[in-house]
Amino acid sequence: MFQEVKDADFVRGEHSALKFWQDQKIFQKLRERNAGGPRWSFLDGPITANNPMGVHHAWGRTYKDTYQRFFAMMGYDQRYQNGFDCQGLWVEVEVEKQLGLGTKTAVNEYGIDNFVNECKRRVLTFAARQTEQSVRLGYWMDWDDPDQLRLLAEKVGSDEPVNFTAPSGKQESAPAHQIVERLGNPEWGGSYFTFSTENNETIWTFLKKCFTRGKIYLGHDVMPWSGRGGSAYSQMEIAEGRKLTTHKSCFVRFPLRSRNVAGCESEGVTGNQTPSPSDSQTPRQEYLLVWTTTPWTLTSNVAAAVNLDLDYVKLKANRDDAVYYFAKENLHFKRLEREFKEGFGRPEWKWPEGTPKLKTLAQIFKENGGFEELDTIKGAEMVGWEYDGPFDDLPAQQQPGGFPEDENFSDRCGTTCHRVIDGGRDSRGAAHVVAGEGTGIVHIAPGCGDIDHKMGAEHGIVAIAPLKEDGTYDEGFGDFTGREAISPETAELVFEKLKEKGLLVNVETYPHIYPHCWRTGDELVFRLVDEWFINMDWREEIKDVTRQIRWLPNSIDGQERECEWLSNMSDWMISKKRFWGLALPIWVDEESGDFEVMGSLAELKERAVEGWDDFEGNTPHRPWIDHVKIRNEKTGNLMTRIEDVGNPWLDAGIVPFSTLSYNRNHDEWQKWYPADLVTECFPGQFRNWFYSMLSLSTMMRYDETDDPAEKRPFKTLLGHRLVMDEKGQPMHKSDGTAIWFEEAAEQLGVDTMRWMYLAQNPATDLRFGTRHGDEQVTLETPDGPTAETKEGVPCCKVTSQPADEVRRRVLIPLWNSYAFFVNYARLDEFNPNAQKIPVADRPEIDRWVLSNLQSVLKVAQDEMPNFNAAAFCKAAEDFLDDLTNWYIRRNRRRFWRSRKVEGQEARDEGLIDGWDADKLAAYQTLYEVLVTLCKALAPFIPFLTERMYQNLVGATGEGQGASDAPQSVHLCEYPLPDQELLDPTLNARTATAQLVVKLGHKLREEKNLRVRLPLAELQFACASAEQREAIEHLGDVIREELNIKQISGADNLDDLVTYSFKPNLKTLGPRYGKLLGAIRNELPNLDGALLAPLRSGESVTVTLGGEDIELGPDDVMVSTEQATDWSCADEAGIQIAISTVTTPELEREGMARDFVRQVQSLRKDHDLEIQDRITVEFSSDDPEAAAAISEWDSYIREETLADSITRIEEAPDKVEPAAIGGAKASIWISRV
RNA sequence: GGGCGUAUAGCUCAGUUGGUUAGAGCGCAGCUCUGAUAAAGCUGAGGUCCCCGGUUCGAAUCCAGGUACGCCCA
Repeated sequence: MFQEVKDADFVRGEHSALKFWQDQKIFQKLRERNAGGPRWSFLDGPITANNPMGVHHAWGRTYKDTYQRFFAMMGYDQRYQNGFDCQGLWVEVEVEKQLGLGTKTAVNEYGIDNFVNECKRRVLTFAARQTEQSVRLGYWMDWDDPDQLRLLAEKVGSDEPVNFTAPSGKQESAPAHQIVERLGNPEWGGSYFTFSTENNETIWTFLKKCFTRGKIYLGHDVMPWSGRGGSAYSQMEIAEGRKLTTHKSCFVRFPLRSRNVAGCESEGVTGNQTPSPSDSQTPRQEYLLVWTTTPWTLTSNVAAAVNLDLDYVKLKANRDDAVYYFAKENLHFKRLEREFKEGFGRPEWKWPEGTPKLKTLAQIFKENGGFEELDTIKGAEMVGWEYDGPFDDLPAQQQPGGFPEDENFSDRCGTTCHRVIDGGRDSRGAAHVVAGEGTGIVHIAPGCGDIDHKMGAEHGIVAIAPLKEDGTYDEGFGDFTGREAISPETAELVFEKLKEKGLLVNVETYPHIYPHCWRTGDELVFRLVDEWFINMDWREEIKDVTRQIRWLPNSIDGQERECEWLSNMSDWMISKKRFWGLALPIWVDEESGDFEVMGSLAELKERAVEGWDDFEGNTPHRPWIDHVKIRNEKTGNLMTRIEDVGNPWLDAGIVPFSTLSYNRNHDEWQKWYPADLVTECFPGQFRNWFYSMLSLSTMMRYDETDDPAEKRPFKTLLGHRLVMDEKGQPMHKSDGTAIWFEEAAEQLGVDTMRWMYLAQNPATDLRFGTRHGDEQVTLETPDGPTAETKEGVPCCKVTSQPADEVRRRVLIPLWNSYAFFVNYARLDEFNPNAQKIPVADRPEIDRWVLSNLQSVLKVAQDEMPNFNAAAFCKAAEDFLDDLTNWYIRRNRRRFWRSRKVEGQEARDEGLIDGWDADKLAAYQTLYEVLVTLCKALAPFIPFLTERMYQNLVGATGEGQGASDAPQSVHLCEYPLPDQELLDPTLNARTATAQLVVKLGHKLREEKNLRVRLPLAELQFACASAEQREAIEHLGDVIREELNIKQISGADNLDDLVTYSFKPNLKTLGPRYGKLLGAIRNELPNLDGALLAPLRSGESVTVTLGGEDIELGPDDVMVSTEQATDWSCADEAGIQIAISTVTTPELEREGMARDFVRQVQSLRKDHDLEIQDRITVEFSSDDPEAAAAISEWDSYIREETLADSITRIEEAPDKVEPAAIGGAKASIWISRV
């Protein structure tokens, strides 16, 4: 017996489904069932275990779950391993905040070991959190017990043994860190963690292969650096540390070489002479005028950059007749004028008090004796000019190859590189050098700046890097050596020296936004640092592999994008001067510069000459691994590991090897490699995860196969775009627009969200919804009401139009169909296990709906293996519409009809188990449709389908003997299309009838003839015999739907309509070319009679555009145009005409139906039960209405279960008159 | 600056090999149906298919140029 179905209550239902799965171990049973079956290999991209999940994470995870569930129902064995991304700066930053540490020194004082343990702890904590959230999403994975993860988090750093139970049930007792490093191993199961020793060690395998091929090298990069903190900073940290400050900035002049004389060689300097542009008799020194806010970098100046297109003024200063070049615009440019008035963009960033307004360059020159403009030239003309640097006397400037020395540039040094270069453009096409704040000539110090370094590399000029780790000048910088770069005294020393050399033009106090250490508040500097790189000159190998992969969705052209990146990318910088991450297995002999890469811990142990005992028993992380030293076999020197940690994309890129036991169990690895599917949010991943997987796989396999297809880590990649807010804007954690997973899950429902994600085109952004930060809500969860997340963020109201639409268009109709079935089946005590009526014996509409269902199942088989869930969703939505608005609506009466027909003895052969065969067929058909639909939709909306299945099948399975039914919908096999039930003609036939009904409704609408008013006749004519047959066959249906008394076919509707003729350009165009214009104009005006034969399939010859044209039936399109007393419409070759003439008889019948409608509405208002009987009373002034009601008395009573209908003179006051045809009547009812 | 992509109704998007009257959903307006009700159906209004050339009998579609936006790169 079915349980009564009430409101859907989606969210509460999801919690009960979750409990059911957990209690009954459904997922475990599914895995056991499929074990040993054919394999389908999914590879999960690790999620950063650093924060709780938001709705943007749930899109990809829904894909992952849905495809896994689909292939599981298809019988495939799978791994179900989730991954957590654990190492890297993002974790360090959060942990530093948490601990209040801001500098390298502070971390060192805190202890690297304590710090690293804290990182592990944070990762484990959020892994537990994300596990719980994923479970709520219905994401079936081999999850660790969140409580076990939290236990490990708590115990990390302590040596006391922890009793740990793995997902597989295996137990282990060991110190927490020794368990943590083995999480996700094949014996234990559970998620993989990229901090595992297996993962780190497999990266060592990769790096060893790179080393063996000679691809690892030591290079340089310029990084934001804190001297006191002694560490480099990321872009992310810099964004947090921007502050308004003032610096002493200065204008400096660089003397141009070989341009010290302008005009002629004559001598005689007279300062007060008034030269004219044409009369330049004076030898004058020419200068580039440059400006900087970081005077300390002038020691390292190597070049000067200009903008090629900019106008530069040539200006003479009267004081010393010096000639300056700088951007023309800058002469009168009012620097920081707006900032002086309005501040720097934030309320707290006001112009600093006591700082004078800046002068224009014109003003500065005027105050120093006046100036004269001589000429204007383009920046392009200046390129190549050489000049003397301001500090060419420093040894560092003179050292060949720059400072530190670069062997590739030993033919040049700082002083020999001084020249004007093209400043170039940035990634957005904006010029690096612009007029405005500076002088349009930018001093370039490749050892001190990010862009400078890139420009330097581009122009082949050396870098001079002045700073040591502590932020002070290195040896080789004369009086500067040992001074701190950011100290104001250093700037003063620079000014002093410049003044001595006569190069200082002006000094001023300049306020600006400058990067600071977000924790200590110290100013940052840019510093050239050693970094380790992989030479990517084997990029073609990777591209070959990339081409073996299918990239979805097609419209994104992912393969092209990935190949483009591979073509353009530079060498891969794999090192990072941090604490928490992969220990790069590079050991260096400081003395000789030799380095070696260890390929495994075993190799390291064999080579270790020192420190192994200190390391053993710990994870291969800093600080423990740093103890181990090896010996350089060439020199005999000790080799020390570099302190750097690895780029975290190495961690994620090795996953196709590490998680599949590449190093430990090659056979097992081969079973699952390459993965069938990888799916991820794509915009950034082409150069992150996809890139790292492709690179690492190509290198890992280079010595094993030459076939690029065998190197590929995955066969198909499914990318999807981003989750945005309702307006298409990105959602941010910082401004409270980001929606936390629980907020959405408990307010919108997870099935709803899943359908949103799955029905979305993955190539476009998903506009999810809106978080109302000012409206806090309390979420109802099984654990009780929740007003904030576990992190203390208040829960806010979330609204989503797309979610509302999904619920309205998909979930509610599905639920209503199910509720309709179940609630009538209960009344009728329908037994789904009763003898089946053969489908062939069921009414056509039953066969139609079953056939349609097979089409949906076929879409699943066609599209799901192509990872096109959206196509299936569309098909399912269409089917649902047919099911509710055609099948169920049309068949309602079959379910209401009393179970046993009168006089059954006489019709015994028509009864089955005492049931009317037609009614039983309806029940059986709808039951089959609903159960099949449940299974077909189970991977998509696992909660709702489970609830339906439990009632439809589960209850009967246990209670009524069909015990072979699987316990859960998710243990069912995915339904395959049954060819026997698939009947395309049936589908087409019904579609035709639906089309006629639609056309009929349209005509009624146009003529303002309500459907309750019966009409006399509908005539139709069709282009094809199939259509005609369909309409005749379903004539009763059409009559009922349209409320039309008679429906009749005709060869043509010539008597009812007139025709219009239009040329078929597609056929005539190629034949008549230019004549087409005339044909188009004249054909519609021809006498219809001339063209009439076309309608019976004959050709005609007519004169058009002065030529005889032969027109075949295909050359002319005929359409219906007008009618009298009839209203006509045509579509897809079907013409229909309905009689628009009404008669008093028809009017009266229409009135009766209006009356019924009103009574039904009253019944509903009175909350009557379906079977309650009533009496009806009415009053009306209209004799026609009264006559109609009396004429149709028995019909009305039957339809409304009324015992009597009585006309009364006066209606009670409160009764509102209702429209009955053109008349009014007041109606009221009472229950008997 | 180079490369790629996009531009269609108020919004979000479809639009096959060039073909006649450019579609869907949402929103809006009106109507209808309804004993599944957190319903549904129909109709309507709403379009310079970004602009300008070209190819063609014919261009939203193909080509060239431009504009705007997005992404990628140095």
